[in-house]
Amino acid sequence: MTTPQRHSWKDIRDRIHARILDRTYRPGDKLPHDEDMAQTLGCSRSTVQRAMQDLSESGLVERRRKGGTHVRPEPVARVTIEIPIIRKEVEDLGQRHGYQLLSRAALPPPAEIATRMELSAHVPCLHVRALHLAQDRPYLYEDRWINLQTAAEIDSVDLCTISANEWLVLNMPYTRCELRFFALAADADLAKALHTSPNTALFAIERTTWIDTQPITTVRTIGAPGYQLSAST
Amino acid sequence: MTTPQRHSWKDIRDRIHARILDRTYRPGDKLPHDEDMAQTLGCSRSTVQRAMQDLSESGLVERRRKGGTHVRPEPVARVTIEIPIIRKEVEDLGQRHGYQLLSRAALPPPAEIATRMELSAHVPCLHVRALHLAQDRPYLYEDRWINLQTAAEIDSVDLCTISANEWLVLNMPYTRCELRFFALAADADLAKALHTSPNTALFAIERTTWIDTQPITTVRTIGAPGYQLSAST
DNA sequence: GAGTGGTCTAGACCACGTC
DNA sequence: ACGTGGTCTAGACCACTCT
Repeated sequence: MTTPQRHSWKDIRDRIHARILDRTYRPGDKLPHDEDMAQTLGCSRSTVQRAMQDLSESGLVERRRKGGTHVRPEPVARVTIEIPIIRKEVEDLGQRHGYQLLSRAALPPPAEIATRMELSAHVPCLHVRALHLAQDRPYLYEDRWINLQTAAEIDSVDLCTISANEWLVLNMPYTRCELRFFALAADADLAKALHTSPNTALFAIERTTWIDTQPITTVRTIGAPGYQLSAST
Repeated sequence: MTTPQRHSWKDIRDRIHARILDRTYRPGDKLPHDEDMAQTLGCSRSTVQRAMQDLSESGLVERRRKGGTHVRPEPVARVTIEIPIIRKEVEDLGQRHGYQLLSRAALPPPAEIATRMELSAHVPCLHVRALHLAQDRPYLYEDRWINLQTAAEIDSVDLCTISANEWLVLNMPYTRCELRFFALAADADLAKALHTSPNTALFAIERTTWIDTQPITTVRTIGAPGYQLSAST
């Protein structure tokens, strides 16, 4: 039994949303300005503002000073994806998380990695490969490069005990993050690690993080067959 | 030359963020309540509230009435992905968009599709397969089911002229959307359509939309080799 | 019960961008 | 230049939820 809350900003938002759905305001149309809206709907301007903020964030409406508020002519779907630490992702599925360190080596980054991190190729890095398990079965393969100038402390961490993923998330907060999602075919190594056959289609996520302008780490995670990412609005 | 704006909510947010980064407030710690924070930082409580709203939305902090504000002990990465209409996606890459209708048939939905749409299997649907092109080369394959009870009008639309994607986005606003991202191997048909070889690893997105509780459409889009999705914070 | 965040109001001023 | 949205303030009350 949720009370409708006749004049809350959510109610105001929904009433404006409804007018867009029912074509009172059509794609491209200009909406009344906030003050008029407030008077029409019987609330204060701040409430309209809060409602509009939400509509604007969800991509339904576009606001510009002096230009006014318009219904977006070509709506975009905006979805927020949450990427938790991998142990938690597995445990939230009700499964037992396991972890194996496959390799660990201090190396200069190859050109591709340096480019991805926007980093000079002469900076010392740590290269780590690891496998995450769910119920003792391969779940996610992780190929990571860590900038030792930014995250020097990790050099003395025992990465057999705690995954680089988890250590970094807890100890290296970031201010910028870039993501790419794509598909790739398993090569021999990957197939062996994930207990599948070469050439299997796999889902990959590449994530690079910075603190201010300093690169911290770049990682490519590759899910075992069947792995998928979900989101909803 | 941007003025720092010493007491704007963004400034307040950044100052709190900085305290989290520099470990004044550590993961799991409780932050002072808003009123104290406001007094300490020399602004009004509403400004702190606005700053906290932002920190909370971006997953850095967790707020609960009576419980107070805590630094999230296991931070999640939150990223917003924008999915525009496909024509626009191609045009924004500076390429020419093309489109081919491959098939169109009114059919009852197979069980898998009915489940995905949370729909009874006896509702009439329209099944549409199409190919989007960029610079005359295959870009994205689209396999779509449309609920004819909800979107009856589309039955009389010429889908050779306008893509179902575009017509639906412009004419059928939705209130709920679910997405799945995963990888799959090309079968013979798909390989032919996308001018690639069978078994190639491809990136797929499944999207289902509803208006209130009524399903509108479910679509699986499959990108040509090399297709990827990007996002950043 | 009481502490904390969530929201609403009214009014003022500011910043941006279109006209 | 000026119209519009963006923000700040101060104060009040409400709604959760922990104890």
